[in-house]
Amino acid sequence: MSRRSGILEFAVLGLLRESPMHGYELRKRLNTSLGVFRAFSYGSLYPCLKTLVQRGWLVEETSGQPEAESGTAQPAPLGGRRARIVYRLTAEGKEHFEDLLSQTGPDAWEDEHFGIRFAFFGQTSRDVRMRVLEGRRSRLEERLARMRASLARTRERLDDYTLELQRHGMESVEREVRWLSELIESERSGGRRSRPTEHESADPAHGAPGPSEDTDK
Amino acid sequence: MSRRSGILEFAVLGLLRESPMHGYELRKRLNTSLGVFRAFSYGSLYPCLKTLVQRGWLVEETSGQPEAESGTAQPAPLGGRRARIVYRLTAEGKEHFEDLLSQTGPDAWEDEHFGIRFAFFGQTSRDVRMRVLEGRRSRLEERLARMRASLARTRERLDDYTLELQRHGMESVEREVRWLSELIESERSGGRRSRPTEHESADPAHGAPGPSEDTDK
DNA sequence: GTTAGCATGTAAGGAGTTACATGATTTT
DNA sequence: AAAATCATGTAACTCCTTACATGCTAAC
Repeated sequence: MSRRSGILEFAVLGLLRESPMHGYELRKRLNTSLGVFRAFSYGSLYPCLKTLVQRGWLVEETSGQPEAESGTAQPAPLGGRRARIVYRLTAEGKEHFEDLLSQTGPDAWEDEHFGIRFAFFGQTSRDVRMRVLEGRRSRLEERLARMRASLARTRERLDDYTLELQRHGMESVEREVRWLSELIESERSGGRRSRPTEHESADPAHGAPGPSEDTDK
Repeated sequence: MSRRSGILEFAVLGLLRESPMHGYELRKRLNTSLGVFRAFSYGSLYPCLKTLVQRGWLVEETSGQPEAESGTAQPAPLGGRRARIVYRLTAEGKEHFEDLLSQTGPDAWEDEHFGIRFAFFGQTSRDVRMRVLEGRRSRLEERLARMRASLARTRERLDDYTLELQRHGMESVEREVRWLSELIESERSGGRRSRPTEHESADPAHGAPGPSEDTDK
């Protein structure tokens, strides 16, 4: 029970790996650095932090003030700002996160997970990065094939708007495939390339967040 | 209570408006015509159908065979294929769906709803279409502005991959904005992508899409 | 004669949201 | 002194999925 996949959990561990933080700050980071995609609410964040503590991946540190010289450790931070609970990644937590980072199962390139995986590519080994990028690409290519097939079958019967929606959807996926191909190429040839900086012109652009999910099971 | 948003419900009513269908077929249509986005499972579809029947928006028709001349109506369709339950939209259901179609609240242009709304644009009046398209566009423009602001603030501190992710995300949104602009232009000038025809007096008097929620509060 | 696809469901649960509740601190 | 924003949490609920359970019919 409790497979706890949760992209929130992953993101929290990843952010705390960089530095300890309290909930409120964490939430803001989730919605800027990573949160291009999703905005998480406190209603999910705080409970998540609790369970991570229970599993020993995080520890709470009730810090009244940064430089509290007073002997009394946790209970009464009377004097500083409201007792903020700072969460710090434990050694086990770090280990666990690295396990997660190294996983290359199909989950890693599903719509919901791919973004967050990519966001932590800086912490990910090259071969894992490659597998994830390639996995995602072939995922999207499959999807594209299905879309084309289905479109070919039903084209006549669809009205203009439905057609336009399909067309736009496919274009978005095609774009993302091209983007992935560029990234893969760039990884293959040694990485860290300074991208062809903005010329504001015909840059071979990239994909859209094609609304999610697959057709069939 | 019971805000009953549910994009599934909307999609089911919309598809059944075209013609009656049984669950299995419905599910397939959801995953081809509309389902570029999402694949719904039977586990949500069948219960949804049930509740729609309870509300009087659908009626079940247990049809053993198309031309069952036999007097016994429902109970025993022994002879045809397995008793498929065909769902038909009632007058009330139709009315309800048209109510939904005419709604132009912020929900209509949220990520999850916009796709399905667009898919039924063929059934939607022009002014509603315009409001939804413009609402969506200004939604995305807000988002873009926030992304740019946040990027400007944090650019230095982000690693290459995070940066690339942000860049790609923004580009996708920009693309969708352009797409919407084209559609809006095309709607304004009389529709069906033929010719540019007359534009009416440039009055942007649309029910202004207010600054709506996303990241922070 | 067995696999593949048609067809309908239910129970449990996952992953998150909203609304509520509370209070401190900073800015206006 | 009011408003914004910082900060933490809980309970109820939503919407959907997975896994299970069942059985028929068509094709190989």
